[in-house]
Amino acid sequence: MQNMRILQLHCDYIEFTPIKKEIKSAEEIDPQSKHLDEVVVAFVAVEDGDNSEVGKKAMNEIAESMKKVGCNKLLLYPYAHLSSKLASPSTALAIIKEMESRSDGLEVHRAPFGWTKSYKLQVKGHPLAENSKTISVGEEKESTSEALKAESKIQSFWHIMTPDGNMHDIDKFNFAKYENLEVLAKYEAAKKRSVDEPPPHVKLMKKLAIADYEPASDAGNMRFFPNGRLIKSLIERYVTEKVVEYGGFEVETPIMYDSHHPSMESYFNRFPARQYNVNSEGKQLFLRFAACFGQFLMAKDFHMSYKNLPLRLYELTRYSFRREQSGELVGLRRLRAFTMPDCHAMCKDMEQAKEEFRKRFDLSRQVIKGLGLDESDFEMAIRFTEEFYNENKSLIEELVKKIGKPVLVEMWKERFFYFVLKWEFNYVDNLGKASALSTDQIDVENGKRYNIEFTDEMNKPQNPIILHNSPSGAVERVIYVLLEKAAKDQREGRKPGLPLWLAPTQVRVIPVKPEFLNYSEKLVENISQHDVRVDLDDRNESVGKSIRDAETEWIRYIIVIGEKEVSATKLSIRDRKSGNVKELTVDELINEIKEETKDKPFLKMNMNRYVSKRPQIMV
RNA sequence: GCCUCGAUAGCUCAGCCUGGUAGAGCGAACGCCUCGUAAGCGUUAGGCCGCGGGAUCGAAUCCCGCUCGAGGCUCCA
Repeated sequence: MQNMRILQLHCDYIEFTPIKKEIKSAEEIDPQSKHLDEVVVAFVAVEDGDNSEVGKKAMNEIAESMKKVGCNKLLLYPYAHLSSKLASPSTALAIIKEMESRSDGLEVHRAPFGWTKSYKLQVKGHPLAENSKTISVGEEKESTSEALKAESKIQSFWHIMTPDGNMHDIDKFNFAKYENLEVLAKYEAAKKRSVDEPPPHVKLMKKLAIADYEPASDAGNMRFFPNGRLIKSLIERYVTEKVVEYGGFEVETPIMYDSHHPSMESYFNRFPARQYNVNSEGKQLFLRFAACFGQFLMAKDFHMSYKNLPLRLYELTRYSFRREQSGELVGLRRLRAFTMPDCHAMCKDMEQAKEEFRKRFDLSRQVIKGLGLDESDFEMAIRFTEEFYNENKSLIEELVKKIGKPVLVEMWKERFFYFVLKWEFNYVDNLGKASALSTDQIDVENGKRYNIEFTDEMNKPQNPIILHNSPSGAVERVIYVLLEKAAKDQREGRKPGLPLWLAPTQVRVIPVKPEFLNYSEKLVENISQHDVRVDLDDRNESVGKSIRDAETEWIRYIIVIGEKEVSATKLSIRDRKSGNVKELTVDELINEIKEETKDKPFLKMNMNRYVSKRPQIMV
């Protein structure tokens, strides 16, 4: 983004004298001193990329503020030092001259361009006397949706609900056995936090060559190395398989939408997210911040009967974009571009919606469990309107009972969002930060807004109730949770690791000497035939060194091949989980791995099988 | 967006306070060693000390500005 920079000073007087030409292309002038009284001095730096549009805007803003201070005399003073990415002198001079000519009823003077000048000025003491501006065109001031502005006005009531269905005051609830829930409750309700160190997963994501920041992109847009891409792919496949099993139909929709499309405009103002804007051929497009629009627009064009419902549409959005505030982005926890599995179910009425809602609750619990988290790893929050609660107490109590521990409740006096009920599973990390994983909502508004219709039993058109579910939450956030969990293990003296089905390398073979390479290669080939990710440390390093490297990569099984193994059927296998070396045949090892990774997707190794052929990504 | 802190070799960092030849470990290349469950040894290459200004005989070091990053705040439908 280019920005003209202006420092504006309201002065009693200024006096300047051109001394010598600073650049070859300096203006030819008579180096006379000049004195002006009661003047606004605007030091101007024209940046690379600025154009006359910017100049025009700058003059408007200067004139505006001069009106406020009641001054009519302006001195444009070319001042390169305000910027480090200056426009070329000829462009800058042209733009400044243009500004000079656009007098707008002001008395405009200009200091010579390209000269070293000495100057003396006296700035007035009032508050508006000094100000600086950065002028740019193209991007208007931050455009935020109405929803974002209105959000702070919602009135919420916070409680804890125990599995017996009773509501408790947060202040009076005994959190002794529910430390993480307390963190969540304080986090959400009291907004109290105390953290001053980086979350441990940031180091781990780099060390394990999973992901890293990409400075050439925008903040919050990560790059994923082969290991990270593999882990993401596996999680994506797993979640997609589970949703398809449940009855979801996978679709794909565009990642950008026209902000002025009629059905978009109103939704836009109901969804409090900051978005990326893209201007193209006069259209104002924005990047999707959820899969909702795509699926709703699609469903609108379906011809549906009540017999077709519930209809479940599913999309794995790579990516959804939310332009979160820069200070809010952290490692893989909160990103501006993220992969979100998003499943909507159109339901014919509230009865069907509630039934479907239960199914998806179970689906989400199953998915979270499959990803390697158990119920003690997350805290549930459930949110609803007072009216919905009064009419559907049993549904809400049923969900809480299933979780089997107290949950955080937020109740709204009136419906503000498009949904009447929402729950989410929150992970509380090492630093006491809570972030949402799975979630589901009952939406009573968008069926109508998007004009999605089905024909009911009476042959009347109706708008469906729509459920919004992400069974896992953002894929990147799942990785964040797995790494934070591993960091916790490490901190508490256990060996950190990833679930075996997600490990980039599951088995590493280390020959004691190069003479065993041949045998090792055959072994690797054999194991790999059975869909196990196995690699070979063919570097000519000491065994100790190779083992150490494998350990720091969190590789679960290490097989050392030497004299003994070449002539025996059993292998010496170091199992990271127990830390012991055990003797197994190849088949026994493969069976053990198959057993632990059953029902999980498999992908082939995403790096060269030979360790010596790999670039070093992170130390 | 606001506040605080930071930016030195591919990576992690020291040096900065008190200005005077740019440092270490890891990694890489090359050689030696041929090794049994967490680091074998040596040599070499590798730097606009983020960018722009300033004061100074002299700046990685002091001052100002900028950019980018991290954390906190706000925010998280």
